[in-house]
Amino acid sequence: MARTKTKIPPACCTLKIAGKEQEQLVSMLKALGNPIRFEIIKFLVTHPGCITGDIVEYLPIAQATVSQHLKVLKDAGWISGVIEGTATCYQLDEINIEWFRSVVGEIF
Amino acid sequence: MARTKTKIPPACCTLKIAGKEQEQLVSMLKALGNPIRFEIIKFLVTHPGCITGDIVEYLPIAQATVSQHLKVLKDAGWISGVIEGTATCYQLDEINIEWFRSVVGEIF
DNA sequence: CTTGTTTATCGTAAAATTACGATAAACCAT
DNA sequence: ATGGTTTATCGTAATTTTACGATAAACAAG
Repeated sequence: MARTKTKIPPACCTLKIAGKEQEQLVSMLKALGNPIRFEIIKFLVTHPGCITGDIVEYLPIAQATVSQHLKVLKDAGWISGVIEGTATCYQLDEINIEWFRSVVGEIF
Repeated sequence: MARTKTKIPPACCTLKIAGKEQEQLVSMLKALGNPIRFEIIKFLVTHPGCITGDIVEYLPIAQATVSQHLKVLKDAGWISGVIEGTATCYQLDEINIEWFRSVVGEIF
């Protein structure tokens, strides 16, 4: 019974996204919306191709936790890892990042 | 003793943000990195100034939960609410959204 | 003043996230 | 082969998030 609809002004901006693309965007937002993971991305900007151990050295958290965060960032599409011998070299996934930036730029 | 530093290629992009601004950005990313809250923002784009009840009607979750999500979005700076009698009218916080968009645009 | 409407908050349960140590797998060097 | 590195994964504890019903506050209408 409650039907107190308010008058609807014109939209101030657009947000044309849905389905799989929206899921991907939300996943990237969620992954980056964590202080530690944001720091990892910051570190990777200035240290592209560095290995897990470098990030572990840099951060005040355990190696297992760093590895877990790297997995979240990888699954969300922020980074990619290349196995080099016993180490893994990480770098930003520039394709996905470009997509993220363009979507955010278009959307709001 | 472990010091396996890899050679550092030039940075592919910039990420000049720190301190309070970084906290604000991470907070906004985290808030939007949730499917329900993303839907709320989408709804507010096409229904600016609508009241809580409209959002509750639209979403498949309880009123208390919607109110909680609205609080998260408000605290993060995505929206603002104006009390109008017994109802609360919500709209996008265009200033903060513009800031978010420009920061994301500059950063990556 | 009483009744109905709207929304935020409280208390709480369930689920997800975050953190760690321990371990195993994969590789390199000797 | 053996021993030393590096990293992902497992198991698990602690914390945070998400969800709900119930309740209270604030207001409008009669």
